Amino acid sequence: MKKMSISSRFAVGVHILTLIEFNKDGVSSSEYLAESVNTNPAVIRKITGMLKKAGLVEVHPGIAGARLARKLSEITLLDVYKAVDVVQENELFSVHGNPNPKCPVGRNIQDAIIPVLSTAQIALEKVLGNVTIEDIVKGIVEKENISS
Amino acid sequence: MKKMSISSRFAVGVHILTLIEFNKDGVSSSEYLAESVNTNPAVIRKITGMLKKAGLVEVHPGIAGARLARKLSEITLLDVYKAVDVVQENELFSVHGNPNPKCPVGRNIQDAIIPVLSTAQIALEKVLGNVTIEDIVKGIVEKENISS
DNA sequence: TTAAATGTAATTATATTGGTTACAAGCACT
DNA sequence: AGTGCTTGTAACCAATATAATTACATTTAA
Repeated sequence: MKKMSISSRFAVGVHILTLIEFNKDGVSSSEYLAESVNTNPAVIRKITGMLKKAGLVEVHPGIAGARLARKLSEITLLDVYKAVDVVQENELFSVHGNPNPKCPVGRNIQDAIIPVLSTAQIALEKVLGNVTIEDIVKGIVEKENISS
Repeated sequence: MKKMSISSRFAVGVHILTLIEFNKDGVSSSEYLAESVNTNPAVIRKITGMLKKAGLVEVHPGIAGARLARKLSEITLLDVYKAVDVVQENELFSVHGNPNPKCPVGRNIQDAIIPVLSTAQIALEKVLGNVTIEDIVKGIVEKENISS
């Protein structure tokens, strides 16, 4: 059985932003980006639209190319994570909805575990918040240099 | 659009273990547990089977009732999380599979982000590892006392 | 006005979740 | 042994999400 995982929209979002930076002297159209991600331009446009709504990129209808709306060092992976909306606020974990209120465990289990789950989710998000697109770009440059 | 979230199997697993403890002087059959969780006994049996395989509970075919296989304080939420298999090892996040190797970003993006995602996942799991079923039981007892 | 790009909706294939039914196999008790 | 209850599983279903794809309206530059 294959298991749940957080949508690759997130990884694609990071890919898009990173590539825009790499190609900052060129034009990053949805077709161009799609070729690197290896998907359909419409998928790119949908994700780019989310990044735009979050204020991470600038895109304009009719005008080819997306550009970063902030400095590299001011876009964290958490920004991307939230922008592409892979997880609903405070709902990384889902809790069964209708436990039996006649049972002491049933009527309190939600209140007992939700704070823990929330703490775990925050810990995860904190890690993402400490990494920027700049870090990712640097990582890629490094790897390129090593293998050349 | 509704978003992804980690299967409630996890929360149900915690519920089951907690209830077994609450009902330690009684018989925790799948039917009994199902009533508190408010689901089907077969669902309980499936999850209980996973908890059993992970060495967290004792259950025997033909014999009614499940019992904890360890002390309360020695079962962490991380144990449950892993037992019920909601997330594949190191794959809480999914990364798009076929970026273009002709592009510097495409051929390195996976290596660049996977360590970050892994760190984030570990941070999440660490929080779960620091909370035991005993803590959950205490939490419920507290809430019950307050509201009585 | 024309060509090209973005924005967006509709559709599809695939997969997972959670629930449900059904039944084989195991154990206790008479 | 035979009955009754329980666990262990498999098969199936409905609902939902993802990602890809197609199509087209809107917008811009030239």
